[in-house]
Amino acid sequence: MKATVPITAAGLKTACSQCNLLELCLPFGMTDTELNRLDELVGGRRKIKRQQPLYRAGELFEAIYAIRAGSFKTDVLLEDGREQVTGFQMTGEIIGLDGISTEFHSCNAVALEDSEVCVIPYAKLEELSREIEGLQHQFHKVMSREIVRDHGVMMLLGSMRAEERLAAFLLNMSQRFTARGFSAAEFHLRMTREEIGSYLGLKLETVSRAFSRFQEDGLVAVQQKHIRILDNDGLKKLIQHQPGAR
Amino acid sequence: MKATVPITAAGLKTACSQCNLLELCLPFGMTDTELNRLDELVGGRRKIKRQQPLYRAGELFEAIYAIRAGSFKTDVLLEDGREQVTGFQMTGEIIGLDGISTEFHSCNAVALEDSEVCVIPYAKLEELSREIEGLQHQFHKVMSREIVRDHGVMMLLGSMRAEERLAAFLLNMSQRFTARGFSAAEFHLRMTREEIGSYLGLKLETVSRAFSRFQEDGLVAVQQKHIRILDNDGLKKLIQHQPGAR
DNA sequence: CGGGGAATTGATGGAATTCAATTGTAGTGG
DNA sequence: CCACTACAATTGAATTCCATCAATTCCCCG
Repeated sequence: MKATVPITAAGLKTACSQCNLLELCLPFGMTDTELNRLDELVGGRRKIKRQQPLYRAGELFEAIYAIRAGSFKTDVLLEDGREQVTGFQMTGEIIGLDGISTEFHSCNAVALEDSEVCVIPYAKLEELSREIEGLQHQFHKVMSREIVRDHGVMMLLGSMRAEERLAAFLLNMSQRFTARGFSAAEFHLRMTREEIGSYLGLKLETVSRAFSRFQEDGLVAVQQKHIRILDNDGLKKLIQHQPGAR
Repeated sequence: MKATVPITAAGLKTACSQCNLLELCLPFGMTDTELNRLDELVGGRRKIKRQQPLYRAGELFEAIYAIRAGSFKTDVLLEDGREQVTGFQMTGEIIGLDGISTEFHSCNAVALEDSEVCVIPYAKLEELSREIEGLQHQFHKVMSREIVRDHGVMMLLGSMRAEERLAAFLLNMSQRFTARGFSAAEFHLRMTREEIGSYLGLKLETVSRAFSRFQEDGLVAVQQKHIRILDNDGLKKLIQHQPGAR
């Protein structure tokens, strides 16, 4: 093993240059030269068990996280108990950016399955960003992408009907699974109907009914959390220009 | 006049160090030393007439903008004509961050009144961010704040009822006017009921009805776009723990 | 194999949309 | 300056979609 590759307490390589998630993660688009300088970026790894928080709203912000394995949800809680899921995150995606703004996390991040993240100390990220142009640029892109994604969710919540929202959600999941080398047509959702509902601004019963409707219409085959998309174009058509749309 | 202060075509100083919006804008929190280096950041100014776009979705992204005077809305359009307003921006706020992600703008930015912006060429911002730690940090905070804000809107759209949404909107506007030295209780909205509705995921009639209801209940005095908040606490109470909330 | 959360499905009610008519207001030009 | 126009906002009545309440059913996990 090369001496330049650091070893964590768990005995695992943490070097980005050795990671197969590269294409999906922060180092995307960087030159080999730049990539080799990244090895000091990752502070270590952290395993999170299903249902356990990676961080909680109100906690001091010190690092962002790159998801190495597994998946998460982020949510915001209102005083009266109402919950809003603000996003679902998969491997390669960066989580924790909300904390930069105030130095405290503004939402909760909870593992949907047993997961592992790379810990990226924020101070170190800023430091390296000043030296490595590619890292700086990529980091900014990641943040901007999050903003654009949020705008898409706002569009969904603000001007789509229940079935359109679910169709958009399924197509989005499919696309992200594809990007990770999984099947575009068949996948396993890690979140409950209630979590999907919270994300889409719907009640779990409505989500369930929409799934049933899709099944009746031959758009998807649903078996609990296992989804098979039968008519991709049908789902797409559902999103754009539903005649009686609000 | 000092030689270090650049002059635009319009004959105006563009230096951040001379700007009274400092507290609200990108240079916030920077040291004097750092601030003096910012004078090369702003490429120039641009005036935008009411209803005119600052940029459009699909346009090449080259700069972000700091609003010097006036206000804007950003919106996303769906193929079928549906519009979702994703935000309203006021003086000192940064607009255009959506473009970093793909090098193309993903939404439209339209002036709600005759306005003026400082043009901040993005390449120059990245360049200076590598040299000026305070600028880098502040820029990251601005982006993160946008993400947190969007999460708040998602909460609003996903789990609040019509009147709660409007109350939250009014309180948010009030707070932002306050931060700019205007009255917290009395202000003029620059956007139409339809634009407010689009932002809040409601139809304009629903917005209008909610305004009327607030007036009946003695919470606000509404005269078209002129708003006077009579019972701030009443509005706050509306938001949290409405008994029959979804 | 049994228990319990997750999901489905049905019946009912309610909040917001839709359709429609009217009023109000700001801006324009005679 | 006032009439006129066009757009913005208000208000009412009917409809629709989703939430709510409730009862099973289905799995998954211990």
